[in-house]
Amino acid sequence: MKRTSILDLARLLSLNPSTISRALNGHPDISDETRERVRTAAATFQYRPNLQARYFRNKNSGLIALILPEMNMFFVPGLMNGVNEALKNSDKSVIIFISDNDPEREKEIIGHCLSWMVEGVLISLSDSTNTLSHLMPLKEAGIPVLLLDKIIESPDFSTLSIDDSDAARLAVTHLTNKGLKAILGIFGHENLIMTRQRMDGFKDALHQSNISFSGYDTLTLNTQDNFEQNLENRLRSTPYDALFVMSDELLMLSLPVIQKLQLYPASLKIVCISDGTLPHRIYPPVTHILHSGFDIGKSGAILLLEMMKGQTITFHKKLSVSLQIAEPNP
Amino acid sequence: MKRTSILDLARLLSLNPSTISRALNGHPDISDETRERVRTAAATFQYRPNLQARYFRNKNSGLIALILPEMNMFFVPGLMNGVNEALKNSDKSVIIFISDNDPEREKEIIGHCLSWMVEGVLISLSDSTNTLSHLMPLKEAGIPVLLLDKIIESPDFSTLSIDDSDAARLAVTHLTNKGLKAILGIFGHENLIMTRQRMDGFKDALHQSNISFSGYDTLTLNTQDNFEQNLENRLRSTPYDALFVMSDELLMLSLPVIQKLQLYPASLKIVCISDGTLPHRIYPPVTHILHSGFDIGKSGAILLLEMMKGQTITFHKKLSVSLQIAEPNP
DNA sequence: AACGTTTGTGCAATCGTTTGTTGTGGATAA
DNA sequence: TTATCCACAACAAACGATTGCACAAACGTT
Repeated sequence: MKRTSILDLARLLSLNPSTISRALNGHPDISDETRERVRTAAATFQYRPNLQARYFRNKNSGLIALILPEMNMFFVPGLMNGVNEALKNSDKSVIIFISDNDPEREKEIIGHCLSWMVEGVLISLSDSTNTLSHLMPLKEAGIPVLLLDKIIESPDFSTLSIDDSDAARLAVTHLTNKGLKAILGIFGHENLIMTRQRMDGFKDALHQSNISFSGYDTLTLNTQDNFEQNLENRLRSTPYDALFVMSDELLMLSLPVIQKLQLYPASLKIVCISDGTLPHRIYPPVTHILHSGFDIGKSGAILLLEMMKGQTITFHKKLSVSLQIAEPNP
Repeated sequence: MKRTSILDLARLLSLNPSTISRALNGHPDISDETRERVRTAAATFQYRPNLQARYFRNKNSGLIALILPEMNMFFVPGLMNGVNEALKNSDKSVIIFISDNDPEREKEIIGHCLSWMVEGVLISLSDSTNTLSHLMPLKEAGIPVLLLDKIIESPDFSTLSIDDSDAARLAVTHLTNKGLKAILGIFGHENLIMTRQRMDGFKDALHQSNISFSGYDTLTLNTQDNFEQNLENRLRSTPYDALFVMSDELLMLSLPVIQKLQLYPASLKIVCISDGTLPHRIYPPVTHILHSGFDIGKSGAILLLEMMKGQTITFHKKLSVSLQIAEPNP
């Protein structure tokens, strides 16, 4: 029942374990004949390297940690696909942790990463994390860290994200350019930096068009209690021209209300920031700023692999965003 | 820059490494005084156990492999949340693999699991996998395997899923009970066992109600080419009363067509098999058979932990499904 | 006072793999 | 012939943590 080890093969072939190891790893010191003997023996006895032993000896782990605040339907699956795509031809495996948006848990997870000697960390911060101090042990251990999407900029850690305020500005400007003025902005939790930045872009775009911004023109999801009801009340009481929706999740939440009131597309335009899936599942398709989890995941993993090779300096990279217009030209 | 090891602590406190190890692990042989000395030293020097070394020595890994055919928006995120929920108070970590629906890749992944000495495997099969022979090495190595959702029943491996044909039958019967007769069934890839079983349930329900089943009353997604157009043509040419949709993905794909033709809810009823998210984001909500990724993930992980403890016999467990009625009573 | 028991710690081996160094026989060059 | 070099393989140590066993000191028992 015991699995065959290098030692077993060595005994079998009357060779030294070191020779087996080198033969299997294609070391040039080994003669072609021996290498073949070893390879066939390994194959017939179904030898499998013990990665625990190997990585232990080599002081690494072949693991990349992916730390996420939560699972959701849109961004995260795309992100994971992207990471998977970038890593599938490497010899790295992904060990996944979900912080459940709990900074304490996030800190614990960092500890696990250290104990596991992960070779790199991709992390999207939990909503209420407002400092990067808990990541310092990783830096001290020389483990590359790349913050993805939900980030805090700091001189200590590299980040990859989109320009959130720019994305929002672009989206809202598309509405104001069409002469729409009564615009309701729908946003997520206010403690999220991403929310504040997108709100900045929103306000900025309104300001550019000399549209006065009042607190009444936004709806935030701070209290989970009754978003749908709130939205319905708001839409019933105010004749909005258009909706700016900050994320796919919020668009998803808004959908039944919009359908119920039958506002879209006739009397209510919509733009959102999205990975593009949901907008195309609405008829007619919804104009959106493309924010692809796949792209961030793939680019992020590739960047991380780079960081794992050389000594990279800290960077803050913004993936460029683009407006995906889905309406016929006016 | 070298991290502190048990040996370092031993030197520091003039103790033997074994004593440090025992103190840290709460072994009763160690005096309270020594234990405290060791603990404070470990804390001040930020000692972190080297899991590679520990697991290597203990011949295990603390890892549970989660093998998925693909990432999607509905089932998989829920599944992962469930797994995470069940595992968060254990000391196991999740190492994730995506087979991209490629049986060859699936086989490779099994090899990785063996090399990693994972302690258990949760696997949802790739669509075109039609045998379990590639899992045998796991069984031979004594590694518990639990097939989730996309399964093949066999005496060799345990499974956890729902009764697919039953779920479909339940859903469709709900339609026929209301006197609806012209029912279009929308299905996924035909080579999936799950599809065939749900189709069986579909046909069965029609047969029970003496509704003749013809090939024209189903639409399958075998060719990715133009599902939406096909669906639109079908709905335009035939006055269907109702739609049975096999999965959330398919409902999502069908959505723009249904909206475009403005059939729902007035002239077209819908039932589907779903995790419940999407049906509640449609107005009015869609009646569905609840098929929760979260439940399967959580139950699956709990079952796997059990299997990892004792010697469990092979089982085929079906999570019970229930009809979630979303319409007002007639 | 001699012995047994308990309590707390040290010793040493072990897990499987890798790698720097050393050794050996044969071929080549001087 | 003898010195030199090369190709190949063996030797041995190392990674960090765990654990069966040995052992010493302190105590209680007759």
